[in-house]
Amino acid sequence: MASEQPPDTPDDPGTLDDYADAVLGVVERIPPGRVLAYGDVAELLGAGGPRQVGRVLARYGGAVPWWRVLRADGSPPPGHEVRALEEYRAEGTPLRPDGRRVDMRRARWDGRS
DNA sequence: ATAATGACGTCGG
DNA sequence: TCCGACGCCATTA
Repeated sequence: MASEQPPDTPDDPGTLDDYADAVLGVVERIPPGRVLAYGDVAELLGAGGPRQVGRVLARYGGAVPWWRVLRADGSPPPGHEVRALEEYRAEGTPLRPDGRRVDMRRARWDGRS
């Protein structure tokens, strides 16, 4: 287009930032029954940190299986525990005996389908 | 430019 | 096992 928009497109729902796009791309690649920690996604991307990944999912996670990304200790995203646990049960994600957290040791996705 | 914030991570008590 | 403090990193006030 002839007229570029000014460099201030803070949030354009149609055009995500490269970083956000990359994060969502990885999340969509996570197979059912597997999970990744926020920090794992950041390392796979080789950029940013866990908090940045969390920010992206908080804002644009609605279009991807966000429940497959959770805390390093296996705790689902705050405020979405119930919904996430339901998905884990449905996908057969390895849960800990307590049934409240994911068994990261077994459920962590190695990066290959 | 400095301070506060957040879907985090790790360590210590 | 649960809770709090500190460190990280980019964004926002």
